Amino acid sequence: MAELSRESGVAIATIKYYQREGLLPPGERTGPNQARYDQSHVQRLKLVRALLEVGGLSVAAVRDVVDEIDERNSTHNVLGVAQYSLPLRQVEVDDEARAWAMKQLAVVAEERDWRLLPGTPPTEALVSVLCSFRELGHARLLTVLDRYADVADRIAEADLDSVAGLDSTEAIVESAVVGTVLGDVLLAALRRLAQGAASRRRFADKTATS
Amino acid sequence: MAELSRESGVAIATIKYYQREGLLPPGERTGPNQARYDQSHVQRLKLVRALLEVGGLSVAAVRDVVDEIDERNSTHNVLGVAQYSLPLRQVEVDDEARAWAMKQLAVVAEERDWRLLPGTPPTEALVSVLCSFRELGHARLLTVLDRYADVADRIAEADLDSVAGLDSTEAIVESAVVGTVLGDVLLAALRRLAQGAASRRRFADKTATS
DNA sequence: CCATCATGGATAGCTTCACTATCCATGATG
DNA sequence: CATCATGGATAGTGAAGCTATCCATGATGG
Repeated sequence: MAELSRESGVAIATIKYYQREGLLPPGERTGPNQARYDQSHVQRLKLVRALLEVGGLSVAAVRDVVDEIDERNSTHNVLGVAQYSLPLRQVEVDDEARAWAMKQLAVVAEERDWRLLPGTPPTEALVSVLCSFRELGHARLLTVLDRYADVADRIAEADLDSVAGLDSTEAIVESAVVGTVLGDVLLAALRRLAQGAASRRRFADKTATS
Repeated sequence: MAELSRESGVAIATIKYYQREGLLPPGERTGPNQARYDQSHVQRLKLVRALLEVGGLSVAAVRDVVDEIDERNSTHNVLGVAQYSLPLRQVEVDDEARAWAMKQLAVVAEERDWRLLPGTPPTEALVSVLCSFRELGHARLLTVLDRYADVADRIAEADLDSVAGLDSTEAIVESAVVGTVLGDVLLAALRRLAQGAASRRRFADKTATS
């Protein structure tokens, strides 16, 4: 275990905590007070740290994700993990606002064959965001919805391409999870850079210090 | 203040807390122990709640953002707020990995005229994500980088279009902030839906329950 | 063979964050 | 004039994510 700690840079007490929380499977027991950890434990620990630190997931969310990875053994619906076990921000809204938001979403979802299921994290997150736009008096931001939906389709294609061709189901699922969680962060950061560049282009702002 | 609380659904104690933390300006004083709050306070409070609950920002990040909104009075570089005062996840990496990541990024940044400044949040977040991909043995996910960069450009154009034409600088800046923060959430949720649809298309999976 | 030391397991403590509750002096209000 | 809400300060709460301590056991070295 000391080695596992050294290899991963995670404190021993923290590793024990992760085991208690079910983020990390127990080592292979070699005696009542001895256990061996192999490369798969190192890999899992790295995954956990990446999801926590880079992906910003909570410990509970990481537990859900790794549980899903472990018990998922059919190839079908690999991205379902990402769909339903990954948390997205949501907030409660009143019925009128909700109905309005669902109507906006139904339009973009229908022409793309998306399944807009009420109660699922992505749908609820979308409702939250749209209602916030409206509530804040920035309904103008809704104009981006259709274009965002277009790029979302392109992103999803890229995501599937990136995991297509992997052999083991486990590898596909893990890759899909990493790609989904860290992909959100990746995209947000790229968007910032692109915004900066676009802003500069558009305003031809010589004085920009950023 | 009771009215402000009722109107916004935020507890009085919480409003006081936000004032202490500088998220909300004090009311216009009408006496030593009386203050008046107007519509701008209601609006600001809604903004704060949206950034906290839907956007997932910390109280400290929201303070930075509203400070930026308030003291920003030139039109130039409005999206700079989003660029530099918004937090993105980052993690420390060793020099070798960092150099490798920067090289990958330099390629995509250069052909798009993006400014890849070391030390800035977007750049550091990108380095973190790329290093995680590599560290986790999912370097294959790097193939998405170029396509993600393309869509980031398109998103940025949509973002600028959505705030173009607003008259007051304050409105532009606030809209840009809201659009950036909630836009991240919006995009992540749309991506999930698109992934589900793409996954279904590609695997023609009749048994999918999701 | 015996002293030492790391290990696994359990439990309690720590720090930060985002609130929440209490107290108090003041002054508005019926 | 009695009451009650307000603004301000301070302390307390609960969750989250570690971190530290303790203990019995058994591996390890001289």
